[in-house]
Amino acid sequence: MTEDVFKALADPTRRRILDELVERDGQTLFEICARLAAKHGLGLSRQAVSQHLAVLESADLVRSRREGRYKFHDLNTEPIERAMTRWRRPHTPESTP
Amino acid sequence: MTEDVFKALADPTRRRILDELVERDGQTLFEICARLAAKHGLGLSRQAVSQHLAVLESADLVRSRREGRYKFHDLNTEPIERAMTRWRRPHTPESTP
DNA sequence: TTGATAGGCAAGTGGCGACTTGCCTATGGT
DNA sequence: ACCATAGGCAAGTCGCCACTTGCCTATCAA
Repeated sequence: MTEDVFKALADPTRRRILDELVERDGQTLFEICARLAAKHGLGLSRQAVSQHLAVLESADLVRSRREGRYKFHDLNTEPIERAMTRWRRPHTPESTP
Repeated sequence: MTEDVFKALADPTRRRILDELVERDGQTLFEICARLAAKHGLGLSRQAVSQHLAVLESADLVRSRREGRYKFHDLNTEPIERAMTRWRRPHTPESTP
């Protein structure tokens, strides 16, 4: 549900992963690990990133497709768009005397 | 920073508080407590809600103004808008063969 | 078949965050 | 002056979450 989206976005490492995927779709687990280490200096274990990806997937922020021994990950921003319209003001005019 | 926004939005109770404030601005701590209990069945202590408001305030999602012994809370959705444009796709065309 | 690569499962640990409890301050009414 | 209301501060508990470690499965190449 939409609740999972907020939980998924709560972690800074997961947000970094989304950053990587928005830049290039279809990355594998190892690719993401390497990029997090190289570009952000994050020395995470492979399992850590794998678990993060699982959280992102269960929130439908990441979709994965398996091909042979590779598993490619794609970003899906649609849940974010939906979740954030929640507090959109009707108009926020200066009509609150 | 924008990091605080995600942390603030991570908790379901805090999101409920924003729900209340988007419906009516300028509520006091006690009002929010009462509404959370009435409309959502949340039996939270006053301190719990106060701490949640502190988190929301430090994320600039809530602004407060003091008047006499009352402290009114106003919603500020602008940080949400800014934080969520982070993963907006350039165009997301169907050009990924 | 062997080895290397890509990934998964499960249990354990440490720290942070949500919530409570008790007490204290300040403003307003009567 | 008194008391009730509105809110703040600080310490303590508890559960969840991020991360690690060790071992296991599957695919491809030689």
